Amino acid sequence: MRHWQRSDDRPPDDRRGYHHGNLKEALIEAARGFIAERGLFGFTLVDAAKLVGVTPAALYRHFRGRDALVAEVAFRGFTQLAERLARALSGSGAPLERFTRMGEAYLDFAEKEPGYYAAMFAAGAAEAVRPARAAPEGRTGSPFDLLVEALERTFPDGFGSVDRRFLALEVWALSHGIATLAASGHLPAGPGLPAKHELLRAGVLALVHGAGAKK
Amino acid sequence: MRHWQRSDDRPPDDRRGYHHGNLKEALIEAARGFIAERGLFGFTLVDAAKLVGVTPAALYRHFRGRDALVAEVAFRGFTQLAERLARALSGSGAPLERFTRMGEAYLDFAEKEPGYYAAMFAAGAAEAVRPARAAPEGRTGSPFDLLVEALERTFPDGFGSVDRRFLALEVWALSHGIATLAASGHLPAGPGLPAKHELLRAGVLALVHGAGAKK
DNA sequence: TGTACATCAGTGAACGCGCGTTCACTGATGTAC
DNA sequence: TGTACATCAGTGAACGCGCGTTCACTGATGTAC
Repeated sequence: MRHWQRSDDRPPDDRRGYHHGNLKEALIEAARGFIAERGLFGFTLVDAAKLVGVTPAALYRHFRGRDALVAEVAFRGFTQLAERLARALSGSGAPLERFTRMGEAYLDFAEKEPGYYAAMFAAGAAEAVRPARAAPEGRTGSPFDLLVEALERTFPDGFGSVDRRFLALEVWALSHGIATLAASGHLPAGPGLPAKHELLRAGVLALVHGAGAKK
Repeated sequence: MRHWQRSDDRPPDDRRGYHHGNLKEALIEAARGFIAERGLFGFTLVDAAKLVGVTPAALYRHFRGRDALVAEVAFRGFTQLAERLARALSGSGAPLERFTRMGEAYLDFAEKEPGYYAAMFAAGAAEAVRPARAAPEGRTGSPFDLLVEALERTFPDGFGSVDRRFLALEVWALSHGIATLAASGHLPAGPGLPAKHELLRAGVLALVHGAGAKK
């Protein structure tokens, strides 16, 4: 995974003198890491700059300010998530199986990339951060659109009178709920209680079946 | 709705001289309001004290500090939510109907009391804030326990081989997902797309049915 | 290939600000006599 | 009923801190000749 682009093969932190060479990417990575560690509001420009080995003022060559950096992290998060969901969906196996794996990919992303996930779904930041920027034609890059598309491919016959978008919202809300309850430490766990993946898989099956899909 | 307790009927802000008379309650209310307006991290002790008409230092007579005040808000939120859910469940109508109304009460609470809800489910604050304090005997006051109980009363016959706690987690996660997506502005809305309540109702029915309840 | 120069990424010092918290104090309140 | 007193809720001034942001600058880089 190389996020930095350089003609030679030196890592982002290996500065050769005055110019950093890859400061923008390095700052985004630092922000992602700090948000993951300390939460969206525990993250600080000063810390990010220090980690990257640069004066805080240098950040303003690449971002308009703190909010812009966070928005960029969120935007990349949406892009990353979209890639991973698409990859899971286009794997092998029966359609329903691939759809279920897509759900697991969602939970994995939220768990393994809490920096991205927190930036993406920060309360109140929706307008600044919503992945509308990615929209090529009509699509927004939102998990919602990806789900609608995935349902279309997985269940081409549809769900009788039930709108696919309705079902997509159900599945997304369930996934997001499981992910955020787990992240905030409120999801009860223990012997006899299901793991996140099991929870989502069973829920998705019930929702899809309840919507009247011919499996 | 009177949160302040006094022998006469004067509101919390009507101070009569040196002593406030109801500072603790007033500060909690102020915190709840500011968190609702500006988010958990936009809230400030100085602002809360100013609103209430008191020096910031006065706060320390009643709370150990900022975190303790926020934790108190969260704790009251769990209590409030538990009351409302219990009230919805013990209304009139068929069991399943009452159970569904409980879900609507949950969504309403999250929407109308964003200050409480944000404090309750703040990322990372789970340990400090989890409603375990309320535990009389074994129960924690968590929505999870209330849901398990509600399912027990609503479907006394159970769900075949499916653990009630499993289903409770599904329903809670779906509710929380809908509530938080809506609160962060990410829930798609528009003509042809379902309102939150409709979404939850249909989802709960599918989950309960999928778990094998004899309706 | 070597030199002059324009570009602009990053420096370093400084800023104003508002935050949470502390401390010795003051004066309103309610109780004991 | 009136007075002395103990209590303790709230005061006000101050603190150290770290934040995001600004500004004139410097020097590394790559290009034109």
